[in-house]
Amino acid sequence: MSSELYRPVESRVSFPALEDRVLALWEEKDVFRRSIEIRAGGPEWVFYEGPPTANGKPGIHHAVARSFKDVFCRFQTMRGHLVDRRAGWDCHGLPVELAVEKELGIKQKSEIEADYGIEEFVRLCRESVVRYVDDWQRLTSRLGFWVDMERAYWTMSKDYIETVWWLLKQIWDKGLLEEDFKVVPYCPRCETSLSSHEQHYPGAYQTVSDPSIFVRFPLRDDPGTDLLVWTTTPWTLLANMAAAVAPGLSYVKVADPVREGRWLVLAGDRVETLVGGDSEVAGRMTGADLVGLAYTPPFGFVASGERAHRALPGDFVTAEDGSGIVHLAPYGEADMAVAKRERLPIEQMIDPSGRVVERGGAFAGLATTDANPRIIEDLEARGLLFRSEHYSHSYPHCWRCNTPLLYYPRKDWYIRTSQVRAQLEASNEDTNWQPPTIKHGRFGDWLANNVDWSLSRDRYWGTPLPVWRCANGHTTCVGSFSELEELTGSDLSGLDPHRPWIDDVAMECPECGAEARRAPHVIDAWFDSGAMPFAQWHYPFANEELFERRFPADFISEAIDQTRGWFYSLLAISTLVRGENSFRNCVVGGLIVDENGRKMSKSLGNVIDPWTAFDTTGADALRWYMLTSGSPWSARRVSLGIVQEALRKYLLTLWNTYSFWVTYAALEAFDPGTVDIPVAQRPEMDRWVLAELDDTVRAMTSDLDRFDTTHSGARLDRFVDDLSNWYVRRSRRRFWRSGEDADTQVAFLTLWECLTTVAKLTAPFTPFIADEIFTNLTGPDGDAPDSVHLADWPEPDDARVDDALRARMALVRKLVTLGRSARTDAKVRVRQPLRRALVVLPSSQRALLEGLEDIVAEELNVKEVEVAHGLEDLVLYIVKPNFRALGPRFGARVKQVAQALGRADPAHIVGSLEDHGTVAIDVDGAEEALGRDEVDVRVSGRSGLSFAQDGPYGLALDLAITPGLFAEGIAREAVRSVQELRKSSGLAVEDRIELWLAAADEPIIAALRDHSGYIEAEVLATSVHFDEGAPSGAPSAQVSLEDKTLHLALQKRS
RNA sequence: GGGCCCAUAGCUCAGCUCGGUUAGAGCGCACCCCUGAUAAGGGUGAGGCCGAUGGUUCAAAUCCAUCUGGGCCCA
Repeated sequence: MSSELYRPVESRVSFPALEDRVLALWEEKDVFRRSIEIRAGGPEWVFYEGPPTANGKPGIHHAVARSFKDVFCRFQTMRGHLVDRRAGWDCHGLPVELAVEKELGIKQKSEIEADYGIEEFVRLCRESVVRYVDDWQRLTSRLGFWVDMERAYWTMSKDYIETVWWLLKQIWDKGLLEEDFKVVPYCPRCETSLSSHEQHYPGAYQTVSDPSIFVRFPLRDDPGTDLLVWTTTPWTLLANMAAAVAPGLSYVKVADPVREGRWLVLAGDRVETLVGGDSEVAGRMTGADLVGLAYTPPFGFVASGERAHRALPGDFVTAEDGSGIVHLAPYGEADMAVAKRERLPIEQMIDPSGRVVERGGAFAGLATTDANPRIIEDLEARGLLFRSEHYSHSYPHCWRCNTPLLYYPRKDWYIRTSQVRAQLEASNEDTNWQPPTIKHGRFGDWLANNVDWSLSRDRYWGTPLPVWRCANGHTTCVGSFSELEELTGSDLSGLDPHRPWIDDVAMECPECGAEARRAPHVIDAWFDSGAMPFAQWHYPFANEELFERRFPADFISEAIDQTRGWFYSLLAISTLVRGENSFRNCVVGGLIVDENGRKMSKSLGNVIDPWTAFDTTGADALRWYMLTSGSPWSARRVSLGIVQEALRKYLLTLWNTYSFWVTYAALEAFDPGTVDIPVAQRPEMDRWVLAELDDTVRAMTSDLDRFDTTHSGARLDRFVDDLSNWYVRRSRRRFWRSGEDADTQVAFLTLWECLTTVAKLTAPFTPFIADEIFTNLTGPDGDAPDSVHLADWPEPDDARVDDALRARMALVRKLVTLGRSARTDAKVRVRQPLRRALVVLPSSQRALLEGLEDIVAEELNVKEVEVAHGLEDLVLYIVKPNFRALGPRFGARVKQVAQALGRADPAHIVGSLEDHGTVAIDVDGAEEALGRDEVDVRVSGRSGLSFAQDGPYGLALDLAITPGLFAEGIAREAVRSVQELRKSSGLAVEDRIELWLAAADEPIIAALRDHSGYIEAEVLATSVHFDEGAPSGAPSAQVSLEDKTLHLALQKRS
């Protein structure tokens, strides 16, 4: 009868299997596409997907980040917005090249061109990207993150690259794209410079031990005297250009404590540390006096000429450490500034792989770190080494290959972002950050200290820098493929714009006609990803109108590590090109740490594979935990156990409630479409749960509008708990009666409304279970959408608001809690009925309880609930000042008021408050009238009574058990035992039985006989046999009742 | 060295915006109860100097300062 209306619901559900079924249905019914399609014409809510770098398998932290993206997109879709979200894949960049290098076993960059050739290498890079994108697609789909992967943008596509060129041309035309000579952080292994954000990538700074040496530089014109020079990079001495001193600092000439008869020049403040305080001083001078003095350099690789190897002024020199005299070589930013100013000779003594060049004599071919000890030995042997030690400091490493970086002089291409800093900061002002502290904290600081964006990379797999240059130094920036065709005069429609093919495209220099070739660089892949608002649409070459409609984004979300990555590149590019930021709201996720609070990383081996979670708890459980526990931006601890807990607590409670409804609705063939009962005509319990439901809808809507999943999730969790553990538990019996019963119909309808609404509310969080529940419950309704994700977000019904009822029910539940507590104290089990419960509560709240006494009575299994009068016999009163109310009124006198209250008779105070609403007390001679709100009344039971209290509420149980009550208790015990036997015998809930009861104890049998009608009805028995032998083989059990034994047996009636 | 974030029960986290004298929830633990939806549920208990110190205030987990520890970012 029933199976046509609803799919049967297994009570032992496997969520992973359920999710797989739902995924298949989404696919089959094309639900994602339709969820967008039905919102066509609605207001757009724009989401930009930050493209993950497809260079490795996604981890659980990626699953988390994607959950946050998904939940708000789904929510806004249900709210009626068109949220057309495209996936994207970040294809270019060093990470991809490194992955390929690793596969090939390449150790040095030079092997790429020598052994494989750029064409083959780039082909492998492309293959690698495609392979990992496949992993990402599987994760994305299994997680239930709805993003259009069929129309994904790929940053390596020809269209995408053309837009990137166009953007660069815009920046070029503003004069902000330039080549410059700079000292850059450089990885000798990857043989490329790093951008400033790469340099400071998480984990890049590590503590290392480096040499710290003091070297003698003999003065040319004062043969017995040496400048004492400090450096922590001995290898840079090979290229020594000069020595810097602080002009305003005082220096001294002291006796060299090691080499007798010689003198050392160093900063006065350093004498004590380096040579000892009692050294003989031969002279004092300022740094300015030293400027211009020539010295003999430690090595002869750099010609001295007119200018080099002299003491020069440097404002960066201090006497805080070192010797107050700093050696200068081209491997430092400050050094280079001096070199440019003083036109010093720059000799490159280190080749691009970080080794000493051929000319380096005995050191040639050594890596910088290997050269250090050899240089120190050499200096020692020549008597130039004054002191050598080691010191530990934090030093940046290549974030990909972990090689210590060099500061290396190079010519590179820069975007002059530092010139538009004010505009970048203005863009940031228009942006809403979640959490808000990011805005003027981490991100704002970064903008305030903005440095030029180092754009070019000496690598292979990336968007090629669209700059052509001729032998005369003229440069041309190309902003589109058609422009390139015009300039070259050839048809390039078949061209792959990547290296190496683009490198072969030459043009006549528009200025001088000489051959111009492309600068060989590719660009920073962060520029690619930051270009996505434009490039995903191939703007401005296509989709102009679409782009305008979808710029800027309403919402983006990534983890905190993107501050200097994607967040910055998005803001910088759109500010440079459009003068505004490309995102309005940004939800910043925290780091994912393991259960010990350690960052998850492959090297620590504590990474959780998201598929482990998918296969054990399912994606819904993972999503629910991540979205609702704690703030998104605080570090989240993740373990499988903790996700399991989320599953039990929330998903199973919801599932059980749903399963309950379907089980009975199927039995009764209940169809919600055929019943329409106005809320006003439903019982209070129903009106209460609907009022709670609407309150939940309101709270969640406003929370999610503010990007808050924590509080909205907590509210939903509480509602589901209320629904299951109060509404359903209290209403269970209503569902068992015949379907003809009007009250049963109401119960089915109310719970159906709650469950379908909860399905909608939970849909953005846990899309799988939501759809399973929704589609089954709305199955009979031909007009309902065939997926919850096509439904509208619920609207609260103002007619159902009933805060008074909510307050009344809260009071009832409090009293029930107290009653249970009292029973526990009295050690009287709940199945034993009791005569009455006496309730104590403030007189102002007595009216609240009216009409709901039956609930309390039934829940506590007492015959009646009375509000107690003449309470002095029952309780002791305790009165306390309500400081919140009294504080503002009395200020500093509040302490005297409190003391006066403490001295007064509590019973008198309560009496006066109850009767008159106020009470007069004597405060240090002055009479003050206190109102009800100003006194906090609590009750406490007198000893010897079964009494429970909480604040002003109390409940006492009448423990006298009459023979009648005893018999009832016995009957209830018997019923429970039979029910257990039915269950353990595998009977269906609707099966009828024949029942046999036997006991040696006469009062027990009598009690059972007295209540045989009740027992029959409860256990669906067609007949009960007392003290008769049951057929052999019938399920049977013996239970202990009041220390006596009850035998029971039953047989299913066919 | 600078900036930001965090610190509340054994564990995971609320509460702090807007101060109120009794700091909550879940899990775990102990004991008990309930069960004709439930791998559930309920009750009771143990378990907190709300990281430390100082300040403001009649009153501080909450506001302010300093410090300690942890994390992240930067130099």
